[in-house]
Amino acid sequence: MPSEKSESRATRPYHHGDLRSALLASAERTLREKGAGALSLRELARDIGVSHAAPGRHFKDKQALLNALALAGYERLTRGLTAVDDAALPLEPRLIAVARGYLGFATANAELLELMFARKHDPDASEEMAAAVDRAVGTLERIIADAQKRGEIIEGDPAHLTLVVGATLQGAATFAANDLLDARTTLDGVPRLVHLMLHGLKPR
Amino acid sequence: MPSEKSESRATRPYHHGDLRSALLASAERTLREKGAGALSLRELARDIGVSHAAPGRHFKDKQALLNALALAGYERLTRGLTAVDDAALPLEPRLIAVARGYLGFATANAELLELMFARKHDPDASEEMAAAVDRAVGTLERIIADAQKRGEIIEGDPAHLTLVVGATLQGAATFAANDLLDARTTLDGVPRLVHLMLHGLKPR
DNA sequence: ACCTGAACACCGTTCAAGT
DNA sequence: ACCTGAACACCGTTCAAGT
Repeated sequence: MPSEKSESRATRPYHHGDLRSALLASAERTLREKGAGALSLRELARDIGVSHAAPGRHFKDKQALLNALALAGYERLTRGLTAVDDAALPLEPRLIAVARGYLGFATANAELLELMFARKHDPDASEEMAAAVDRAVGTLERIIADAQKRGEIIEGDPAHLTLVVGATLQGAATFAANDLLDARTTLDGVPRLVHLMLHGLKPR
Repeated sequence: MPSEKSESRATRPYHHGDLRSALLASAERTLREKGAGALSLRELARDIGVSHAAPGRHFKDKQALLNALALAGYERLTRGLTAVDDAALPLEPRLIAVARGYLGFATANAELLELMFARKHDPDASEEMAAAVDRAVGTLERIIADAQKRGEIIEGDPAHLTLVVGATLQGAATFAANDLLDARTTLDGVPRLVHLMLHGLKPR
């Protein structure tokens, strides 16, 4: 029976290799399984098999670890959105695709999303973070700008329109992540949601 | 010079009177001033002048305190929304008023709002909580239903339309509470936001 | 009924010291 | 460079005992 916890053979044990990555990976697993509140540096260190002070070499703070987690989340989200975005599509299906992408991410990473949005301007990592947010929002803004160029949506500051569309998606994501909506209902509702954003609530 | 901390005269000192209310009041102040992360039962007890074990008599858990705080938040929000809602108004100004109400609450109580939405189905207080959420959402649903009766907005499940409108407001609130938008910009943008929800992004 | 004091099992963070 | 061990100042929660 091979050891489950130590695996101190062959691939070189943990504690030499790359503690930073190991911490992030373990933290993300804990986040997903037991929630943000249950995340402790000491327990992370225990699971990995290093001393409780070791994480301090790689993250000055618990907050620094959380920031790194959130940052990685934004990067994964942005990659997912750009992968799913197809500029050749007409506006409505194009929006449906990225909305589905975002809401899929939100339901599959509820705890992480909370972390990503639980940031109060930390003067430290807030620069990187703001850039990461901008990249994610950029996907949406490009779609809006493209559609405006083609006359598919009304004129006006694209940043403002992006904010409105983004807010709607963010709100739906919050509802879904907090079980006000279940994942299926949320994803199934995306086409109607997008249609309403485009056509409004007033009768045509 | 009167004592600032003890005021153990006249109105009866803290520790006899109503510790539960005192804890909630102090907790809300801490929440507003230093954030949810900085909230400690022991510090609360210290500030009020009771032993660190005393809070345990009134809240079985730290989470129970947070739940009570969130519940009070929903009640205040609902009162604020119903106070600001005027059924005699036409749809658009009526929606603008309650949207302003909600976003005003969100910017003025950012930390509390996070608490109110940071709930993962706690089988305990989740019943009361769900009811409180329903009351808040009810304000919006009534507006939607009224407007449908008057033919001011399209037909369809009012619960679904409410969800869409609610999501947009919730997303905007999240942006505002996390300084992606400042309070002024948010409130000033409400009429445009509502107009977009009603008329959609497509050119008319 | 309500509160206290002590105790238990945890935390995050720091810092000398080890390799 | 990276990690350890001990130490410090905190936590939340429980429980006998006090009033």
